[in-house]
Amino acid sequence: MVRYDKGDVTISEAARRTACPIETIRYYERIGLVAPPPRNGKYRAYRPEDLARLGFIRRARELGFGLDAIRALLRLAASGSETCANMQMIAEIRLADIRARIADLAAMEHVLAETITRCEFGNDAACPLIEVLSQRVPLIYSPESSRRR
Amino acid sequence: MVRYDKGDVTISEAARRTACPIETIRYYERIGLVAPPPRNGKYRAYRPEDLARLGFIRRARELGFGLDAIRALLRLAASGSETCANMQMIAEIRLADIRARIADLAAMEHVLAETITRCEFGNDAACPLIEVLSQRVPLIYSPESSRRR
DNA sequence: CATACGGTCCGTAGCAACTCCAGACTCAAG
DNA sequence: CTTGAGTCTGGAGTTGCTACGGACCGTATG
Repeated sequence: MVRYDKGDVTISEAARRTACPIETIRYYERIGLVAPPPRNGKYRAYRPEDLARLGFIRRARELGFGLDAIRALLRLAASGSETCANMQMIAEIRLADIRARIADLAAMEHVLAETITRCEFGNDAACPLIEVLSQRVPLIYSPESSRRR
Repeated sequence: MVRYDKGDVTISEAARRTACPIETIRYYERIGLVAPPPRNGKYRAYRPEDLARLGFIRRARELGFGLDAIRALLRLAASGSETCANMQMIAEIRLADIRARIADLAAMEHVLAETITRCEFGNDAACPLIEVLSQRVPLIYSPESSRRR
């Protein structure tokens, strides 16, 4: 195991601290989402600021932001002025997306749960699920559901 | 436009009736999810049973079933015996997945909506979103949330 | 000193489920 | 005969990773 004298850490330690898998960290570097960290010999040596950026990215991913959106957020967070309104816009787009997905999923949940219940109570004729999937009429979605974005 | 005398239809008509995009229909054929339909000369001619299968697939996709699950559902629907219990199992797995995703999304929704609200009411110090994304503590998830499946 | 072991490196390929493109046809209407 | 719309095939691109193979590197142990 390689040792680093300063506060810098190996990639596996960076992965542990930021909860990003090693492969993902290297991936972020490849696509230019994070700058290549300095090297200790041949090995990457992550400084505190590198770890902070990776943590930022991971938390944004947990909120479902796409990598492009994260790029924008990072740029705004670095610019430091007038950022709040801009970040708010990005976050609101994301929030609308989340709500649309929840609505979609809730519609699915409703149909599936109802169908399964009909399965459990006497399946007199055909399997209700086959019926649902075979019928000609399309499934009903809640009106604000966004199937195609 | 090519004309078919029987009940068979062109791919664009099949797309219209099943609400599967043309490219997707050809994709399903490529991966063996649907059998190659007969040809009228060089063009695909979709029979009613082909349309039924495509419609089945599309409705299952709308309920969020993966293509592998759909393959299983189609096999069961075709076998015709003892299917209900098996299909129910597949549907229940899917339902559990939907519920887990809803829980994940609800957690995201909660954090984002709350943060945005803090943005709107006086941003005294820093942008709350930056704060959330920069803080060291990981976001709280509801306990039954399944981050990694 | 040799060597085994674990960590790291790089490049590439694969996943889901499409989606889009180029370039070549085919067919029917005007 | 030309025009235009539809169709064909094969392949590449999308998103966000994840896995793999084979080569190094550094340390601990025999």
